Amino acid sequence: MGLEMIRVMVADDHQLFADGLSQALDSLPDTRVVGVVNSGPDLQEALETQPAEVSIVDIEMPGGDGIDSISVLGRRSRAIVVSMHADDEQRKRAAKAGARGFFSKGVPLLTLAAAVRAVADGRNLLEMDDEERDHVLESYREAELDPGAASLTAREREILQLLALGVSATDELADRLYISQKTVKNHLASIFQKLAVSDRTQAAIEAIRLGIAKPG
Amino acid sequence: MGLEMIRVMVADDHQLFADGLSQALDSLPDTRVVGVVNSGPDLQEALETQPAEVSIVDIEMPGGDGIDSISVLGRRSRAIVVSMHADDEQRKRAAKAGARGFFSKGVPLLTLAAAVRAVADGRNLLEMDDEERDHVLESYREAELDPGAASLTAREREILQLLALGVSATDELADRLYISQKTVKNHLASIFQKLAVSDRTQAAIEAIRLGIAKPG
DNA sequence: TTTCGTTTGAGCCTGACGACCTATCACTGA
DNA sequence: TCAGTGATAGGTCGTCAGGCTCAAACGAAA
Repeated sequence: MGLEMIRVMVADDHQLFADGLSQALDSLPDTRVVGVVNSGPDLQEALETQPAEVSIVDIEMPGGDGIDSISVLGRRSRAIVVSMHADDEQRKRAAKAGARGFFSKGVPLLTLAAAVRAVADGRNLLEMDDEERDHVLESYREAELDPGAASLTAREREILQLLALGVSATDELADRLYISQKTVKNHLASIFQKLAVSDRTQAAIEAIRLGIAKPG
Repeated sequence: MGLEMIRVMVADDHQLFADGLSQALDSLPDTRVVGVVNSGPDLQEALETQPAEVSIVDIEMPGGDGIDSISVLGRRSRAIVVSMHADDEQRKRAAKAGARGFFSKGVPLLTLAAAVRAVADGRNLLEMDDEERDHVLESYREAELDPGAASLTAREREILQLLALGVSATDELADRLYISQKTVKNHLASIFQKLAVSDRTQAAIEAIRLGIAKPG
């Protein structure tokens, strides 16, 4: 099932924050946290064995400033710096050290996710003025979908959402949508083809995995 | 589909932290974040319209100390206080204000989840010494499963995991498990009964929802 | 030792599913 | 105005899924 994830490394000494962020990014269809470290030196070491397109680095970490560690990352991984107290001073230092993005921890998750996509795509958010950055982030707000999933029609998505909620029988789907069972089966056949699956069980799983629908 | 979740309210002014924690707790089978607020006064207001068994409150919030807001919660919700810089001073103040738990943000997510379960169950973690608290948290480490899901056998779980990975056809399941197709169908019938579902699509979704298996 | 739950296997039968094809109507963009 | 696409609906056909019942072998627990 094609779909190359953006691999993300998280460096933060607050375990709870790192765990939460990991879980959140993993739940998005196009990002995957491949490692969590608690200090700057650990970040470099982790990246040697586990490559990651983007690293999210807390500026406040014990054992050396987070900024120091990103300046030596080089081409291995592109850094987005997050900070508890975002001020212009820190922002400038982050930019100088080669970071591609800078955010306070007050930023919404989906904005950070957009930044991860933008940075993975080669954009440098720190070289933009506020207006341009907002515009770029807006354009990366929506997750890249599978080539197949992207071509799903509105009705097909609707059926997938019901499927992921457990409405699996043809007659129930027809009742919920006020259409005939024949039409439901036609839509399903189209979905199977687009998602490259062969039955409604696999379709439901794919829908959940791609973030089109949520279980329960 | 039975399974009463522990409803959790998150109060933290750092949006990224709150979003991440919400996503993480929601991904567990027995906890659900029903609301996120960014200040103490908002917490009380939110709890009036949306009840929650447990509230996770950051001690450092603008517009009044987080401690102040939990002292007026009363019976509405039990508070677990989290702090950036956990010291004994804060811990004592939290206990005095009626909090049931106190953690630094350096705590692992699964420990906090265990604390949420313990507190929801009526335990007061702040009235215990370190040894007792560790022991209690250990006992709440594993999520409570559905009465149905709990009675699943090892083989049934194995089939559910394959199902959630997209191995949905009877013959493929039989091949993977080196058993006959008849046996696969027998196991599936047993799973359907225990999970109170009627086909493998619903079973796969339930498995994902209950945390027995992960999609993709 | 005996009983119970787990795992394995089977037969039978009905209804549902999925593959393939055609067709109408509405809307949209060229 | 006309082609293309999406949503609707129908038909047929072969296979598979799910409900029901039964049973043997095994290990663990009582």
